[in-house]
Amino acid sequence: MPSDGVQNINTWITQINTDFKAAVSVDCVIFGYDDEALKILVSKCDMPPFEHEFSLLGDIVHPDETTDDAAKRVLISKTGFTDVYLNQVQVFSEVKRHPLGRVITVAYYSLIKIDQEHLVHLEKNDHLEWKNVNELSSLAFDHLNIMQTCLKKMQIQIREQPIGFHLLPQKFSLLQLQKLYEVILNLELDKRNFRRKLKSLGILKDIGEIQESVSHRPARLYEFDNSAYDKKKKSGFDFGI
Amino acid sequence: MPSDGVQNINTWITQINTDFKAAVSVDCVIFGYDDEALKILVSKCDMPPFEHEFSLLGDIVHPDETTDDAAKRVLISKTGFTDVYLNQVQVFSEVKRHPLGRVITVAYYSLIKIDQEHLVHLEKNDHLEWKNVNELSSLAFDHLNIMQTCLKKMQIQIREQPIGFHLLPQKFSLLQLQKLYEVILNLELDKRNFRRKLKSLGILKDIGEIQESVSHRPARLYEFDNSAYDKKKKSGFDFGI
DNA sequence: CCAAAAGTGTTATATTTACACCCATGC
DNA sequence: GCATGGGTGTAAATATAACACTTTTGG
Repeated sequence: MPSDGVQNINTWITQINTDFKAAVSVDCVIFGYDDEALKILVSKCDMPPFEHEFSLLGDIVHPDETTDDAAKRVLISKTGFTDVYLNQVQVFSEVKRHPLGRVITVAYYSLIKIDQEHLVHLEKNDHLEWKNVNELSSLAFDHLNIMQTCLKKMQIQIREQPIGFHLLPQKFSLLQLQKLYEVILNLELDKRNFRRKLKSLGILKDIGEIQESVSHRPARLYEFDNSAYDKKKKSGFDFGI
Repeated sequence: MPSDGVQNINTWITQINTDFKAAVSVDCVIFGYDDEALKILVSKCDMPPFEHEFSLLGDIVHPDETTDDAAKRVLISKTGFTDVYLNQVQVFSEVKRHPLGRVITVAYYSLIKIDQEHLVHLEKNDHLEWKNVNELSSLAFDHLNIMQTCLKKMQIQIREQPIGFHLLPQKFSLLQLQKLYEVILNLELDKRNFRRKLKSLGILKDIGEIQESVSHRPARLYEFDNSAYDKKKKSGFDFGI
């Protein structure tokens, strides 16, 4: 049925070019961790009616980039960091979610190492602020909902995949890693079982260094062993925290 | 900085209304199962340059609906079925993925029971066809890529959540269920261990019926016990196939 | 010598795996 | 009576969970 086909194409062309277009944005839930709490990076919102709220970091997707590109761009431009773990979570498309018109947004979460370099960069930008995840009760738009959805997804994924390392310094102790899981998953782990488990996974590299100038027995330092993980991933891998 | 804020808002208004709009579509990977193979429902494509290919079922997202709404609409209008399991997978947004312009698509997968009612409905529509997943080597647009991504996600989720039931008739035997997993995951399962596992999960209801007119000992029939599952879900649930 | 965190093994329990034969039905 | 799938239990191996004390460092 060629006429049917042409009909269909014309409808598509019309819809694609005018009627049914929407703005598409990305919003990033940027997680950081500081040995005490899980935090997210938020920005003072300057858009009515949310002038007194904070919002997630996001932007419109440009005509020449994918949504992944856009999310990376937001991260790099706002945090100055290029080595970030990014994960697409889901689309939020409630018709009236944005006061200025139809904006369909793609939510991402990102894990970054909060270190000195970051802090210098971030402190220059007084619109940005780290907030404890637990103390966040309100955000602009539907961003609280987005944040909660991303948090849940991250909590699930951190049990299945070795992504927690992205929140820690390059070198870390086993107790640091354990504390990270306890804070993020809100549970208590047995020290000996945790260590046995991690060592048996074979994705940690003992770098032969120890902590310096701590007022207790210094801990061994480890790094995440990416190549060992890549090998294991091929034959199936279960983190199982 | 109010001027900064106003600047920002004007930029947004411009971008949302003109410059940076895109068409947003949904594409559904509709899985069905017929005791032999995992299949997906595809449609003859009538859009150049893909006139001789099949494509996934999809449509533009309308101004008054969410992407979930749009996916449901596509499913109901194309398959006639309202009781379908739908799962958002991810966004595909390569700039040149669609020949008619920028179309950002949200991929869903769906699990449906292929039964008599469906078949009658579907046979009326000669644009639609069930294809074995294994025998699909080409689809229009980037739909093969979308299909493969959705298939992988479904294979992961069917191990973690009791969603396989959506592909089977309401009443099914344990061996039917086992075969389903074997076909979808491409592995062999031990009959006794599989049965022990499923029974221990406590999400099957023995409905006290047996198969009729089969030329061997008739099997007991079970249903998925939704209320039992809901209870278990609250206290954490691992399907663990 | 004290405070603080590092590091280390064993036992009990639960889970997973491997494996083979008899049963009920239709033809 | 035979072909077809239905249905069942046990033992070994593995994984998980619970639990307490000694060690090393800085001050």
